[in-house]
Amino acid sequence: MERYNFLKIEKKWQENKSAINVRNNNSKNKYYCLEMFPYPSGKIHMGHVRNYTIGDVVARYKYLNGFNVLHPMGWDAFGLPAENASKTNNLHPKKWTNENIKTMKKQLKMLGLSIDWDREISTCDKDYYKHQQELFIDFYNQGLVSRKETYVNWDPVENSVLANEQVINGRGWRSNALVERKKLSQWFFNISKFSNELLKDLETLDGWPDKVKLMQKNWIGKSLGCEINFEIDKNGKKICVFTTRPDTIFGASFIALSPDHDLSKNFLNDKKFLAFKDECNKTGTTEEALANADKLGFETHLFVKHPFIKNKKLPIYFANFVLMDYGTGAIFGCPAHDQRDFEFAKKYNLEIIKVVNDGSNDNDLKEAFLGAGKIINSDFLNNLDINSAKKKIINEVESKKLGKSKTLFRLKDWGISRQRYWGCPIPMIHLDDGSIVPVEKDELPVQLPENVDLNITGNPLEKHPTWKNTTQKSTGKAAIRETDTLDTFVDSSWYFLRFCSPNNKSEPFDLKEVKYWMPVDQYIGGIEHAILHLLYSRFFTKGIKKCNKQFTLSEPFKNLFTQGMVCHESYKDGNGNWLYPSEIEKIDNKTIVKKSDKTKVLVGPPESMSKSKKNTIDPEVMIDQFGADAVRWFILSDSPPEKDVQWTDAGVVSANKFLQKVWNLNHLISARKEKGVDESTEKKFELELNNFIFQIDNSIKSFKFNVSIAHFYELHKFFKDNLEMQISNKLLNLNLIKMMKLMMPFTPHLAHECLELLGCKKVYEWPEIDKNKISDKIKVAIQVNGKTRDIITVKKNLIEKEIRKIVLDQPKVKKYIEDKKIIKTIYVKNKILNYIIAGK
RNA sequence: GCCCUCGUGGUGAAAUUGGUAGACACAAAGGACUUAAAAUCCUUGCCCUUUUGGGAGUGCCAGUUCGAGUCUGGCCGAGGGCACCA
Repeated sequence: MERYNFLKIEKKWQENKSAINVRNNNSKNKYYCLEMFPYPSGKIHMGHVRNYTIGDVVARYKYLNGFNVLHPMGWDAFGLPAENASKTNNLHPKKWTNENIKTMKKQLKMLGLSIDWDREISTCDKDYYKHQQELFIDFYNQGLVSRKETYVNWDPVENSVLANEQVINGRGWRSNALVERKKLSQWFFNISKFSNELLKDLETLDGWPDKVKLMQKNWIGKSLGCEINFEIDKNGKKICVFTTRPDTIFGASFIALSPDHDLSKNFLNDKKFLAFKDECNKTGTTEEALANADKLGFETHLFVKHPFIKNKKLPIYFANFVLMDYGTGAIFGCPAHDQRDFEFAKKYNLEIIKVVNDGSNDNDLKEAFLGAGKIINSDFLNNLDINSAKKKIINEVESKKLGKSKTLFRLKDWGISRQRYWGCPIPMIHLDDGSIVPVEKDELPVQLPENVDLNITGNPLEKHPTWKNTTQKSTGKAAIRETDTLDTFVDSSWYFLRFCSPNNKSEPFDLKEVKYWMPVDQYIGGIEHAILHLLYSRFFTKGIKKCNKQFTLSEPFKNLFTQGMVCHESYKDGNGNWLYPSEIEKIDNKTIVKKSDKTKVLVGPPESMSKSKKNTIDPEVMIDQFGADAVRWFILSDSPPEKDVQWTDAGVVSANKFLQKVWNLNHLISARKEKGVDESTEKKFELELNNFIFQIDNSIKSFKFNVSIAHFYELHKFFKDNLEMQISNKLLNLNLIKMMKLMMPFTPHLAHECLELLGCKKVYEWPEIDKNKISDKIKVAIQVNGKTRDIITVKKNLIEKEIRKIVLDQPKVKKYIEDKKIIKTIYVKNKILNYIIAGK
């Protein structure tokens, strides 16, 4: 028997188009299976292998079950690394990107994925971004794009603006540089216009993990409250305040304004105020800074009238903890029931009035009381609970025209301007009269210039000598192009629509195709995109719906699966330098040394693979060494796909061994001599096999691929055990074909090869459970006082009387009951029979 | 600080969703085959017992139940999200 030559066989099936095809135009049912497309950074990594293997199992499984499956792949090809690489290697971003795409495409093909490469798209391709510019203009015309002067998160290393979401703990998500505040005029998508819809429609996403929905819900951050106007006693001007706790209005003891609040204009000549504002800006945005920041205030010596307490005045402060971009940039402070206000009041000796009963008579609070209780010290609100008090006070506020109830969202508009070269140009032009208008659609695409100097600081497009000079087509007026490019998250916010008709020249997508394929039936990707990418894609879908009456889709992704990361141990030498796994050597179970000089190596715990820790494993090396099927097999076998998995060499070795055994099994069966036939043995064999089909099918459906794989190990052993039994070769062959079909989604190369050897004609169909060969027996656990004492195999669906007759004859059970009195029996059909007996 | 998730052998994990805990795999120990190695196969896995067998046992403490890894409450630990959001 030949050893399984995976190199030869995998290549053979990768070149066979029908082996990677999952389209079935005759099918009535469509299935759109999509994995998040990769950034072409150079080579694929194990995270990609896991992501795309999971997707491939789903796509192939659905295809085998008769679906017409769309399983495309593309490239999220714009982005900063290309520019950085071009600086270090003197390679144009386009060239660098396209070379990476070539390499990674070759690698993905080596994995044997069932991808429809005819639909490949790349976001840096002008045929793609042309349509993105069209969509941008559509959005602009619908009022979903705006230009605002705002403070932005400025990344001093990337020389670019970052979205809030790209700032992690006050640092740039890619550069890790401390982010600064800078005022700039920027383009925005008005995602906040959809706050309510984005929140509400989460409820329709039954196929999404609750965790992701919750993260989005918190991100959108809806809060119900009300706006209240306070009158400044000196000049009658109003200060509008937002609060979610209007019920505590009688506990108000001050007003606090953001240092950027309109009223600050009156203090711009006040040196003390300017110093205070400087101090606030300096605090920074880092986590530690915010956590430790003292509450700082600046006393204005102005007062407002309390709207419900005659003759009561509240002092106005500017305070560092009030944000301009949430609510109205102004609050009323109620120290007794808000921790920040409490700290502020303590520092500046302001009144602390308890208005919610905390159950103690102590008036000297140690901290703010945030719990529930009856309202006190509050005139007409007294004795109400918090919620009724809110309702009553809002009514009062509205009827007295002091303000109105208001719902606020934490979600802010999406800043999309980037001062970078390698991105989609924003299709807007600036005219001499100061107006900014869209490029006319027949002028699209606004193409990136090829000759560009990336070795200058600042925006390369702005510094380009000629590119930005243009004319407005319809008027012939001179114009300057917008030199900002779009955030790359825009590129990935609609690519799933483009895949439906990737070659459409005139439109972003063909409506008919979108109607057929969308929504994506199964979307698969990393949890790190739980908020950004998924929220933006949802926004885009709703935005397009608003622009196009015939586009009726509200949500792009019907089912979402977020896979875990791939981890590996890390290694450090004696000098604290990280080492690649290929640089170390295992002497025995305890000693690991550096290959080069045999010095001892420190082993770190398994962590997500990252280049900085060098704990990466190159998928291509693994594929060369063990085969794509073995790599696919192992990455699915060890952990459930939503959890992190630890890559181990031993694991992939054993995967390879097992696949070899499956290969051997095929040959053992084809070389097998007939052992005679026993009808009942054959029947038992078929019953068991049906059971395996059921279990494997079930575990695939519920994304428990590790469990499927466990069943394959059992199934293999099951075949081996039955080789000596009185079962005909014909029956063994028939069922081996079933097993190989079951393996097709996991190890397509091996499965194809074996099915060919077995002479299988109809390869692409999922084995069905033979309903005539389902066992009518079932195992029932027999318990005494809740403890299992025996397990008996009986006919299904026996009634209690029948089963008791059988059980009382069993010696194992008799022993426990003896002459003791049976108080009660509990019988759960096909599961357990439990005797409750007196005494112990 | 607020919100969420998860704690099962030496390790990764199963458990038909309240009914045989530890399937399957890795690692380990012992054994078979072999001149030897590789490859392959088998056995073992906490405590008591020579065995048959029995007992304890799913982070800790309590509760509900005939029966709890699964449900409830409290505690401890790990991970994730948000964070001066009024």
